[in-house]
Amino acid sequence: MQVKNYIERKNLEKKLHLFKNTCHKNHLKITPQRVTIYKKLISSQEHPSATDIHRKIKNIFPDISLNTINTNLLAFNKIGLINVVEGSGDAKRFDVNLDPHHHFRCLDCNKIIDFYNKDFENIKIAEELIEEFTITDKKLHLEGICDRCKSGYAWFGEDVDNVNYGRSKKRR
Amino acid sequence: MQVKNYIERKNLEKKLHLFKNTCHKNHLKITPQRVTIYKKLISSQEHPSATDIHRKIKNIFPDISLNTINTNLLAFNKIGLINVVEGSGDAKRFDVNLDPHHHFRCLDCNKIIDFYNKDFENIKIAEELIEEFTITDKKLHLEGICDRCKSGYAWFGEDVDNVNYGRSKKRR
DNA sequence: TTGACAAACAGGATTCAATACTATATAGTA
DNA sequence: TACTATATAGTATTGAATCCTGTTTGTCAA
Ligand SMILES: [Mn+2]
Ligand SMILES: [Mn+2]
Ligand SMILES: [Zn+2]
Ligand SMILES: [Zn+2]
Repeated sequence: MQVKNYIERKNLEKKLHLFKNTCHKNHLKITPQRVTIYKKLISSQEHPSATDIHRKIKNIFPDISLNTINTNLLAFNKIGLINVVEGSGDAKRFDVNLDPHHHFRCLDCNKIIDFYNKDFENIKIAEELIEEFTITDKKLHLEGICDRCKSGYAWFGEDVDNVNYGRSKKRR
Repeated sequence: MQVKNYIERKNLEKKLHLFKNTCHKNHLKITPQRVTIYKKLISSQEHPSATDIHRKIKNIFPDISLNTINTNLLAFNKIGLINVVEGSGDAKRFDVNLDPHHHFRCLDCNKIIDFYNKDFENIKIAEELIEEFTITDKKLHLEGICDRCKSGYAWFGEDVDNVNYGRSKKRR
């Protein structure tokens, strides 16, 4: 347990180091807000929207504006620190996981979950498609109901901190 | 050519028949607006947004409201006549093609193009995923640059009728 | 064919995400 | 420490989507 925590701490440090380096290279200043936004991205598995992050981060910076979140997320995306993932007409969702991977989206709670699939790399894409288009990304996309929603164990009940009080679909 | 037109006309009639049948079963009245919206969906390969359809259909019903389009698209979706596809934080995109298929999205013009891949059906999804989640949909998603954008042959120049004049990303 | 009624329509209001704009604050550095 | 380019907060604007309401229209039964 001690060892695991040590490894995770080292891992976080490594990511933060890379983050600061990349910001520096791209003339982005290291501000407390910026670092906090990135940390929130790292610590979340849920592919949060800008609003999700805004809500979370208000505990730390009560006056931070949604605009700052949006601006920074777009900046991070531009310099390759994060990706935008398909949300389904909802708000944009952001992905700090840069390893090649795929997504499962729960139709009920709208959570997006990473998974990996080695076999997929070998899948044949028709020649005509490859000739016609320049393909820069190739992903598997699953939809359905996640274990939590399946078991009737609702999205609330834990970490109230992450709850979306808005009109839009519930999200964890 | 005569024969081809005949077949296409027959095909359209068949789809419209199914459409009216399904509406009827679901207590949706057959109105000229409703039929026209569905026809526009059938005749478009581009996975249009509600606004796209609204713009097109104004030629026929100058006073039709965007609300009518949205309400009807959601109604069609509810009774299984169309699907909603992932837009990427943009407006929802609608898909009248009910056959199992996959999508390529152009990062430049935002066009979504259907393609088919038989090999994909056999792809192995990890046991643990299947146990954890109820998977209702499994799709391939490609991104990149379409032939038209690749060749520098811009999205405009043809069918001005379909052009998006809005602030959001250009679309064909 | 007509009349009654439930459903659909147009149009306006509201909500929310996203972007634009700007005055003030601050990180980086000389 | 002081200078300057960038970031931030806060406000305004745009657009998608939903809600609401009064009027119109398709459907079905008489
Ligand atoms: Mn991911
Ligand atoms: Mn499609
Ligand atoms: Zn779920
Ligand atoms: Zn294109």
